Amino acid sequence: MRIATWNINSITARLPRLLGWLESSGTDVVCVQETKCSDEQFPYDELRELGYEAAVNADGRWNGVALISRVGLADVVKGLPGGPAYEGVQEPRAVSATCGGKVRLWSVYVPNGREVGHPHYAYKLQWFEALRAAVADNAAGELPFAVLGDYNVAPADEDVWDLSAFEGQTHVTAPEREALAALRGTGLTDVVPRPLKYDHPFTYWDYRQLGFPKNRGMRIDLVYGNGPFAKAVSDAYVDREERKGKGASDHAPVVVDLDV
DNA sequence: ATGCCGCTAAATTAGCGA
Repeated sequence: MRIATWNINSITARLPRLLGWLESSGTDVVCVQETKCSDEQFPYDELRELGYEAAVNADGRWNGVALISRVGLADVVKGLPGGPAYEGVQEPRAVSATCGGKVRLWSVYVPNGREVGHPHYAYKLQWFEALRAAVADNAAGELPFAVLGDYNVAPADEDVWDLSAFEGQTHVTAPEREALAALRGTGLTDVVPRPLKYDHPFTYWDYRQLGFPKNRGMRIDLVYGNGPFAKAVSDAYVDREERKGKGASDHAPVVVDLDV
């Protein structure tokens, strides 16, 4: 089974590339983030024509996540149980399902945090704690299980192109990295993908200032899997080809092959 | 060539992203 996670930065704007990539890559299940659409706007019909169904948690202009599968989706849960609200709103940042009857997957879009000390930063840390609590049982279970998505945290210093550019910024702070460590503490391991070029598997490159051609990237799209999941991984890589050209997202897909 | 920000909703710009 080939699964993937991809922050597509609007499923509406990205639809031609998403459909083409699903066909060319042969992906069975893709976890997407930042759909930036309402449920009514979600392209169910176009995906169905390619044989995919979708579990969607989306409410409009911001955020939005989905699981898109051609091997079946069961026991769908929309949202993060026990998750915090931001300015009174439960934002659509998580959806989970059992895929192909063989693996349970979450697609998550962790809050950005904006600035250290901003209310959004506290919200980000609260969201991580709720995620940790919500996945603990599945992480410790026997069914292959993984949380995939845009974590908005670079786990280690080498996961950003230049640490000095991030001094005092979100995505690299100790509390954010401690939140990742706490999540791993439930029994999850970081499935690090291969880079297809250069020496580090960045997954995001800013649109501005030639970020991609200069390889000024970050590794913030992560696959955290439990033991049975990690044992089933036969390959993992960043499909940087999909970051190229007109109409690309600023994130590339992370692809994981599983023997399940 | 990988190429100098892109997306959305509601404007004729603002909010957001990391």
